[in-house]
Amino acid sequence: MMQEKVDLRLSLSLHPSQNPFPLPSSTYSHSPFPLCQKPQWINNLLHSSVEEAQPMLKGIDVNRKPGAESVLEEEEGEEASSPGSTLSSVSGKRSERDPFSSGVVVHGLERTSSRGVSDEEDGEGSRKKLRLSKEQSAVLEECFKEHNTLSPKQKIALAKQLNLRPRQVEVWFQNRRARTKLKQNEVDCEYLKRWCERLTQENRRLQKEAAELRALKLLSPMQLPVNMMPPTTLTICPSCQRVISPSKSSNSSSTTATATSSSPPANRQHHRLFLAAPYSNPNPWALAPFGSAYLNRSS
DNA sequence: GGGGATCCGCCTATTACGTCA
DNA sequence: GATGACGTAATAGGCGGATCC
Repeated sequence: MMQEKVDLRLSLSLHPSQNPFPLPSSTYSHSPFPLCQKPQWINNLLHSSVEEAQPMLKGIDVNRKPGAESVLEEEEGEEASSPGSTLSSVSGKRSERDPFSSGVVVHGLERTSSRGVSDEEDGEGSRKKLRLSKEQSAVLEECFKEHNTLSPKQKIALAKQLNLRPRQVEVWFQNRRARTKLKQNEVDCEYLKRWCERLTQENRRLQKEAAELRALKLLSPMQLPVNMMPPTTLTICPSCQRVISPSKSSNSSSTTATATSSSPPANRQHHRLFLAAPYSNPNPWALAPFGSAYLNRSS
């Protein structure tokens, strides 16, 4: 296994108000970590310009050779370049318009690889991959808690602070969002599974109840006990999961609902409310929280 | 105002690398 | 030392919105 794994805090949850199957933890939302308290320096970073960003992690393993700062400066210029600049004017795919991300040589300009090691050292076309230090990962996580997207200024400031390239910060956030979404999908999947199980159980129960009612129907109405007269229409109360009779439960307080003769008055009141606003949307999908948690990109 | 070109950021799928058992 | 599994940095391609002309 890996050494000490950084806790990515990927625990996710569904909307508590709509979730009939409460799951542990509730940390994911548009801001994935709304409950976490952010340190002051995160605020400083997130609200700072490039100039204001303070180098706070001087001892960080930067996976870079000395002198990489010059590359960073160059990148900052690139990131801040106007749309009309030479580089940004290159149209087409990202690989064409942002050739530096892959360390290739375009237009006579050469970039270093992501580790800050030149391509000459790495060999032609190789794709070396850096391993972010724990400190770098922690800082990125803290920023991700605050915003799961970064403005260009924030990205540059963060890159400068971590001694990374802005593109690396951008990629980290993209991958982090992807991991979060993947985790959310797993949670949603589990939710659907449980809901399906519940519906299956409910279906069985209703079929059994219908069979019982059909058996009762075979008897003459005169033979039925008063509290077992078949209702004109059957409705299932979503709260108590019983069959109720609208005509009886809503008209007379002295007449009890077919299947709730033992219900306390409070329940009858509940049934009246329910009948006034029937369970118009039995489709669980309409109530499920799927997608909304991560589809909003402008958190 | 409409439409094409371009830029930009993001998403998704995939690749490739580093680490560990 | 070789190998497979796993995590993840990085790449590639596509899409939609914003802006410009």
